[in-house]
Amino acid sequence: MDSKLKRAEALYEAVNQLIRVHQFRDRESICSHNVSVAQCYALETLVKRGPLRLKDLAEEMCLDKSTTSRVIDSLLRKGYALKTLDPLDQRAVQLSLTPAGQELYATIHKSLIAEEASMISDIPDEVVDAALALLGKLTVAARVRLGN
Amino acid sequence: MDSKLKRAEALYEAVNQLIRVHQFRDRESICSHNVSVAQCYALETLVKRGPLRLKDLAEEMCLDKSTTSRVIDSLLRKGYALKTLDPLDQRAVQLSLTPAGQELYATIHKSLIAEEASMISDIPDEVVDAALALLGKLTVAARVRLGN
DNA sequence: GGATATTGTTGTTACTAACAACATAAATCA
DNA sequence: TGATTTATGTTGTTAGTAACAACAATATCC
Repeated sequence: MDSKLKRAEALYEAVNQLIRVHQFRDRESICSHNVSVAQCYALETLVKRGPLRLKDLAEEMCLDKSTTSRVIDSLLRKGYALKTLDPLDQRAVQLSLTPAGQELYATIHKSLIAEEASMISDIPDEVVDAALALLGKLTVAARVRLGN
Repeated sequence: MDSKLKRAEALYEAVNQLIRVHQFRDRESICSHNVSVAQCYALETLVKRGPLRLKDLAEEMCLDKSTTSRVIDSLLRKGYALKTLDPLDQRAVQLSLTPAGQELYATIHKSLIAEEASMISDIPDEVVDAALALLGKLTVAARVRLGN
């Protein structure tokens, strides 16, 4: 169908635009808190998925283990993360957050959510809910396409 | 309202997830065509907004002029862009695409759209339309918040 | 005509991120 | 058990993303 292709095109545009403004906003908001976007994403993942090995963290974040290792390094240096050896596997490390790290993430998260809330303050709840459902579907579809 | 905050949080999550898979996908698809994501974005902007000065291109892309200058440089080196002096303003340059650049963008665009189409093939049209409307609203809202 | 503003480039810095090579440890298997 | 293979993390290297500052050249304004 031709209409499907047109919708695909429109959707691609819309997502692209949204990605751009979101990224821009995130950079501003997050970087004002002494961590980079990738570092913040690692904080988030550790908060939500609990203590993780480096390998598992990398997988969660869809990043290479080397990239992940360096992101964690910077969080260690800043005192936001902890690295403890796994007693059962001498190769592995357990990654977790310090209280400072948890607090920092809570602060950043709060400010991001507040901004998001102010953005949707004018939009009816049912419209937001519909969008939510759709974004979820799109994400799943995209993940499937990536074979993940 | 508390429900507004919850929706904001859910929306933030959803957008974040979508951004991640999209970015991942775009990197793969675009980089297999000999240009980077930023370069492809410049191609796109030049295709859609016609010949532009560097300053205007930077504005369209929300990038610094120095970053833009370097992105264009790489497109010039690869033979995808053209830089001509503006006869009315000796400081300025007119940026446009070579036929090769136009062709390349058409190819990349086609493959991205095809992928998007296959992602939404299972989703009813009216649902896609609703999502489109919403993504647009969100983008506008975000732009307004950024003072743009 | 001189001060000021605009346009674009270059220097510098930091972040994002992958791949390859490596060391160490664990697991497998012969 | 000992040798090979696999798994985990780190480090070296490379390339892309992107901003800010300093600068040169040109335009504009007074």
